[in-house]
Amino acid sequence: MKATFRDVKADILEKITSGTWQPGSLIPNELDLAETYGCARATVNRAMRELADEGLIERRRKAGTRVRMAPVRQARFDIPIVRQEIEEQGAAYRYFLVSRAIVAAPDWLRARLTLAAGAEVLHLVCMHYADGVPYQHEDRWINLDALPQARDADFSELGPNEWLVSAIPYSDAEISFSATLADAEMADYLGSTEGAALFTVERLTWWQDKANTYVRLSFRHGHRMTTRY
Amino acid sequence: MKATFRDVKADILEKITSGTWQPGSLIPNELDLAETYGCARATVNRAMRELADEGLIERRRKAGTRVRMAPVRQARFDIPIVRQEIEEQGAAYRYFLVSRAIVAAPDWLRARLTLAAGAEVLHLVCMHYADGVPYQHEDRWINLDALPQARDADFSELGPNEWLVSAIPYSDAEISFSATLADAEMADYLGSTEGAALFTVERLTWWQDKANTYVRLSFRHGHRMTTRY
DNA sequence: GAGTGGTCTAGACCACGTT
DNA sequence: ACGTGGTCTAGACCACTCT
Repeated sequence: MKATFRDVKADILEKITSGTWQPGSLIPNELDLAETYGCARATVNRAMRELADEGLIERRRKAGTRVRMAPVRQARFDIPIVRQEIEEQGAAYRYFLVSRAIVAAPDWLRARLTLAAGAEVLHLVCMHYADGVPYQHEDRWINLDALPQARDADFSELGPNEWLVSAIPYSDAEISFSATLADAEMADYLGSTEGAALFTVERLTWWQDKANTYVRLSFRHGHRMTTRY
Repeated sequence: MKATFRDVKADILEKITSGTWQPGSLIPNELDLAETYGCARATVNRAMRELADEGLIERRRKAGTRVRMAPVRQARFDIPIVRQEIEEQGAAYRYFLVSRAIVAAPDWLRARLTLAAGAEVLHLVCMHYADGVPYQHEDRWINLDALPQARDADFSELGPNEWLVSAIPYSDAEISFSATLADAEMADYLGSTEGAALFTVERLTWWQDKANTYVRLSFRHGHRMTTRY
């Protein structure tokens, strides 16, 4: 008989999805619900807090809790390491380092990473294969001021993604998705044709307020990123 | 002196990001941490639970809590209604219904929505503009079996997205992102050139285990979807 | 001022999984 | 068997914000 927070959450969710509680309407307060469900207020609170985190309801002190008018639905994506992504599909992973060079950061990169004039960066180009088929092209720039130890890593065996995860496991990041056209060189890398539409991910990461790497990942033609919410 | 769950969470996070607690290492148990921080066990529990939800630590009964080896980082995206997305950018939103037709569902759609042979669907093609510039092309199919009331809606003023939100505000969805090439027709709609790379979103939604709509959204050339995590 | 959610506490019991 | 996290309780005080 005693309701758990999952029971309460499921019941409230059902009342919302079924339309019993319409968008915009006021939900009974925590104390009333606790009595209704025969549980403690903290139990109702947890259920409601999770629903609020998921964007289904809106809570304000004194004003109470309402079903959101326009539900702010959110989707969550795992940001995988490419090796794991490939191996989870049951395919064999292969990595290849195309080029490695230490250069002065070009202007566009200095602007993105907030680097001083003349700052040196490590520029890496790599390929990732699934069962021998091109899967992802990686164009990475590492800030050597923030990560001097990258100067001594050769990246011929271990990909920069995995190296970075061990060097700085937890960082802030900005990620963006877009569509780009394959130029002749990219088409060659990805076993595609020039002018193919490629799904592209760009990521910029910081650690302790210092930008350390910018990467542009181009997936083979036809790649999809999918999730449920 | 008394620590809140935010204090505890921030301190644990700092120990992880700074490397004091290395990936894979065991974190003290809740009771010990509660004593350390001078708070109740429930307070520590909430802090740790949130960190686990965010993918930074891994918790197992009896085995204890560890810093994740390969942090499963997740990014969250808001799934906006196009009108809001445009208006939040400070641009004027305009909607235009290109076509509306009730047809027998083509095979590929029947497979996706699990429809019976000969099932009727409402096919809508719409455009969304920001400050008069093409922003998004919408190709939508509505299951008339699941949503018979769509038969009587004309969609000339109100976009199907907003209509659906009012008809079935809360549903399950599968969303996927990819890159596609603009054909001549799409290029014309989006004021782009044939062969441009378009960022494309497909979404399939269910309500009470019944698929009700499939939509394919093509954004103007150069569109990006960005988030931080 | 008063009603609501936000959080904390001290204790308890349970579920799980390692040993 | 036993140690860990998972959850619930009853009560308390606080913070916000609406009236």
